Amino acid sequence: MKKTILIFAALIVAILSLFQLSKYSVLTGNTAIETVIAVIAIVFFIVGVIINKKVLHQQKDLNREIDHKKIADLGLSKREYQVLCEIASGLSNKEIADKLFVSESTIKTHVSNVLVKLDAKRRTQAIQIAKTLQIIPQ
Amino acid sequence: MKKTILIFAALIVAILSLFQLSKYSVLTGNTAIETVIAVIAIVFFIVGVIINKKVLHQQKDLNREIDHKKIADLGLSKREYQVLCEIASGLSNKEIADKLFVSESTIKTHVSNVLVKLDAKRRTQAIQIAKTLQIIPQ
DNA sequence: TTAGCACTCATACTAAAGTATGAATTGTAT
DNA sequence: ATACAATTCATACTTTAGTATGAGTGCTAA
Repeated sequence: MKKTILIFAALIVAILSLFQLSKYSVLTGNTAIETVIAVIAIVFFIVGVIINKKVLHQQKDLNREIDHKKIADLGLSKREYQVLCEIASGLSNKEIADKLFVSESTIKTHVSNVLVKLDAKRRTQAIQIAKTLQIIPQ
Repeated sequence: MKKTILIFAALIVAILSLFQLSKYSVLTGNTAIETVIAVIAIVFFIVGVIINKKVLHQQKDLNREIDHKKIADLGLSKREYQVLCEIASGLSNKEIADKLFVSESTIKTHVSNVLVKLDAKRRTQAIQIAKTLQIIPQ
């Protein structure tokens, strides 16, 4: 929030300077008015694009951001959440075990716990529920 | 595509008119240069926002649209695609069978075919691949 | 320090998923 | 008309997933 205010302040100062500069340049006859207008136009075009991108990006992030609070509320441990993510990427229990350097039986324990905590009957349902709860990337 | 070209053409004409108008206004002393610059700035700012929004919106649509051509390319039949979608929603073979009013063995056949056509080893991997190929909703 | 939690692993089991094969039916395009 | 693809179903099988239970280890907060 402070960052936003600072950026806007800097922007306003820059624009005012540009105005003064353009006025001076034109009055002293150093620069053609077309050039000044072109520069102003380009600058404001770019500013428009950037601001718009920032706003849309924030909205996008909100839609895609992982809800860490919900992960905690569900009581998912760090390891269980890791396993959930690997399930969602399509790995088998054995593959997850090899990736995390533990035994398959350990993964089975984690998977069972994840299913209980997400109230899912199957790993595919767990994926669906986790996406709905926005605790894994879409 | 034709629409885009028309819009851009109109935009260029409008901008050129604005330039001429501003030049004329300033030369005849009817308008202060600050006003002209302000108008130019506002117009280009708005144009920047609009163009940016359009581009991002198209990208968004592309990300969410289902690629029906790819479904056909993969050789997925209508029924196989239906089954794939139900898998992605987290249903078991039995549940899919009940939903589509066929036997579980029929669903197993479809699932096997889907796995071969998507080059997946498991249904969870099929979900992941289908999402990557954008043939099922995210 | 000890109670509790997270993590690990094993065994033994049941349930579900997936493969392979063969076959019947139906609509459709040549 | 017939060849073809899609859909359906069954049986028999292997593999993977998931459950239940018990237990050992290490870390941490009361």
